[in-house]
Amino acid sequence: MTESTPRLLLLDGHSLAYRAFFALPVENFSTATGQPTNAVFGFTSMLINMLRDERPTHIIVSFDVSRQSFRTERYAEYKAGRSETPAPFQGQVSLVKEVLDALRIPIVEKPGYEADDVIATLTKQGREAGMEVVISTGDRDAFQLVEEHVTVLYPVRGVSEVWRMDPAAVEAKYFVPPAQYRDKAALVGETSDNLPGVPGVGDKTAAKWIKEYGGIDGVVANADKIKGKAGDNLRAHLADVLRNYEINQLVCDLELPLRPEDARWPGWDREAVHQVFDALEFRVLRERLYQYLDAVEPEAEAGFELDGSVLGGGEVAGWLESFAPAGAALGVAVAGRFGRGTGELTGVALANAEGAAAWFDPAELDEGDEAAVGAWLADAKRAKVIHDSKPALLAFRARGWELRGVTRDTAIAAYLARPDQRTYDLTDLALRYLHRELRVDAPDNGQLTIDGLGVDGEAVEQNLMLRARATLDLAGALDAELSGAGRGAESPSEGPRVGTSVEHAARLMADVELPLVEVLAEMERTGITADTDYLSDLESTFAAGVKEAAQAAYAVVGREFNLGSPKQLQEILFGELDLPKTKRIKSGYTTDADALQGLFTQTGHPLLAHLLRHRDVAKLKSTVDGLLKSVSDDGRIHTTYFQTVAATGRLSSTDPNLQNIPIRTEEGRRIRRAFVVGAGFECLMSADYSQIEMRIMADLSKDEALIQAFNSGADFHAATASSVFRLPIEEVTADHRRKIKAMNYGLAYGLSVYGLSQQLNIPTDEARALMDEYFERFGGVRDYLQAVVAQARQDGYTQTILGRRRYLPDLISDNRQRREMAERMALNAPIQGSAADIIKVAMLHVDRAIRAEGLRSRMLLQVHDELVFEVAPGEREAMEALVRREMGNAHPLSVPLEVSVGVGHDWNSADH
DNA sequence: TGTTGGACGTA
DNA sequence: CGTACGTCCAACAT
Repeated sequence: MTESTPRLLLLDGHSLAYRAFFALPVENFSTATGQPTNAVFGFTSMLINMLRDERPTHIIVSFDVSRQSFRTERYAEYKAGRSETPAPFQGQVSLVKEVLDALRIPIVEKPGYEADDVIATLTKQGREAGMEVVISTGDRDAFQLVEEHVTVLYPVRGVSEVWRMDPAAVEAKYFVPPAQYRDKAALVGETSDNLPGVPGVGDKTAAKWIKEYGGIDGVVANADKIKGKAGDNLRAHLADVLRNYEINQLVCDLELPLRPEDARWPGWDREAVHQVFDALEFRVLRERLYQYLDAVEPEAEAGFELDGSVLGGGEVAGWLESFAPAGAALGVAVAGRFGRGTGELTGVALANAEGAAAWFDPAELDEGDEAAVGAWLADAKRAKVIHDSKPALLAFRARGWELRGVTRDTAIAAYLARPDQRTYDLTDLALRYLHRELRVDAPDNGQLTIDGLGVDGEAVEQNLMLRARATLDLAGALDAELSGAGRGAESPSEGPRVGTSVEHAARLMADVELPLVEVLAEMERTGITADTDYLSDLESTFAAGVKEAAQAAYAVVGREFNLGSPKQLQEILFGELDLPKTKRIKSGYTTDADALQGLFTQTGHPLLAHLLRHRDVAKLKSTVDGLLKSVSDDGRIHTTYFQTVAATGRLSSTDPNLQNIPIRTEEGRRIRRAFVVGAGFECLMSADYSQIEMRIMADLSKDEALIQAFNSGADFHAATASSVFRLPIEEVTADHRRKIKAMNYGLAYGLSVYGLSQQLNIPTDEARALMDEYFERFGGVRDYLQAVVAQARQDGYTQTILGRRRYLPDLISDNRQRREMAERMALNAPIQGSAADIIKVAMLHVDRAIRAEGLRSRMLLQVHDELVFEVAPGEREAMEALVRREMGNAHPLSVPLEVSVGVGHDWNSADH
């Protein structure tokens, strides 16, 4: 069979819709008017997957006309015992038919027969017409139709997974070839059809008999020869077997109104699809449909055409003159080593839209080049497009060049379009958005080989020029993606696609993320002073603590072992010492701190205290070790911030991570004392938002009681506790406050009753009562949280106050665990993400204000809701006022954004 | 030498 | 059976 062989897709509409009905929870799938849509949704989803994966040229869907068929006439018990069709399923079959109509997929039915008989007939006709046949049905009888060019897709586990049953798969699963599937089924029986088989005979026994006697006739004829209990049972049920064999045969010679050849799929009726999907409120599916079916799919074999030159000293200025005219953006790519607030360049490549490209080594420029490159880079009016601009910016800066006029960062653009991906590799993005491979097409002059290797073997140089060129093209594609071009509502002929139409994204890019690159670069370049002597002392102290705890643990056990090995620990705790089992994990039973603490409370075993102590102090030691290793020659620690990692919009910090420096325990806080004010500065200043996430929750939910709690001026957790427990605030105890604090924090994470009970160490009944009472008082919060998930399920994404989106396709997963996980993400993303939006805006405003006021103080760190500054002499008051003002006004909410500020010689004292 | 899982630090 | 991260280490795979 070749590419051009017609492919016939045959579906059992009723059976697939019924599967979908049970796979998807009906409460999540209904329209505003209350019409359940889970079956039609699941069916459509499966259909789209099959259109995508099977690429059929011809399609027919068959339905049962009624429950009555020639089989029920012959055997009244056939399919008896099936419960009544559930009410929410009724009516959905006609909706499925409407969807099929809009997709211009024909339906064939035959009174007195089942859908599978129609499919069997069409399969035979399709094969006779030389077609490849793909069948999808939830009825296993169809396996008898499988042969070399006939495959059955059998749905398993919901609506997203199918078994692809070809002859080998049938044989592997049932031990008989498809032609003998009927024989096997007759012997084994089919519970779902109410066709009992021979008791005690399963697939293996049946296959053995069939193999031995050649088929059902042989088995029946030789029934006397079969020994044992199974043989007795066979002889006792021969009539059933013969009846099953008769009934499970599919009829393949029906007279039908449509022949496979006449069912060529003309593509869907776009207007009709819009109407039907609108009525069904299928936004996500419509986008998927367009993405998979409408997307032009060149799967491009093409690479890039490039006229690249490797420039030597003295040639760069001229190239810029010729190929970088004012007003035209160039793609820029850099190679070198980056990190810790600086970078070393080994190569720079530039490319323009016409395909001209250049590579140069910044170390080999003459004076003229040096000036020309510096001027071009620093000119904000000469646009540059870069993939991941911060390292480039820092490396240029280290080389003495300012980089201005970065109008696009394609890594950030791709992140805004789809914020939860592992990487934003340029090669992958070029393939996805440009349908091009990151390689050079050999030009006519034969200067390049297909490897992109230049005549002098200049692979590295060619590759970098290629990246510059690809970046430039990618920027265009992502612009379209982010500016909302081709939205369904505005231009019905186009239709939305997944990841498109983020009108806020363009502003988020221009007003927040791109300007933030420069602020972050400056923070990284500045770094924060570390007191290395102090760190070394701390290291020794913690090392001694580790040793002490280890010795104590060894003494209890009676020998040495690896305390850091969860495996050895498990053996000792649950094997040798036979302590009670903890929560199961993949590798046995957990030994995490919570569990060890629980065991200690239960048993008081002294080893547990030593283990916990060892864990604590070993973690602290490793943090200190890491910090010591990352102090640069200037005595400062320069972390690297990632702007495209956290799916919610937060920053992340690495090498070292300065966003997880201990604070909760007194011992941990000692590490914060190692971060000190640098020479020539007066103090460190820490400014953090108090309860920013709860304030956002109050704003988004508009819950009057919550807003009131913030406006009361009292301690927030105490104020909410006073509401929940219906006590005057003076009578709220520490325990009341603790419980409600846990509740307050847990809300935005999708905390469950069980989770709350675990955290507070209280029975689930009490946790449930607590939650109920909380929502009784803060009903707006409950309504908001429910609405946010429902909206996300409708739209396929969540959104922050600045329009940052997060796509959550799993909200409609048929897998409960995945779905519920996505629901918690949907709860959390707008809140965590809006907080991230706000502090990003605050950072930009603070930075701008510092310049505007001509201050020398500088921003050093960001820890999600906290900013750390180094304050220049005499600027403390001005800085405090500035920071309070800019952070507090970063974004208007219906409650005040409160900022608390502290100063001190080190980060710990500034934090108070 | 690279990857995975457990554990644990922060917001 | 609570979201978002990064790092360390042991264990396992290659």
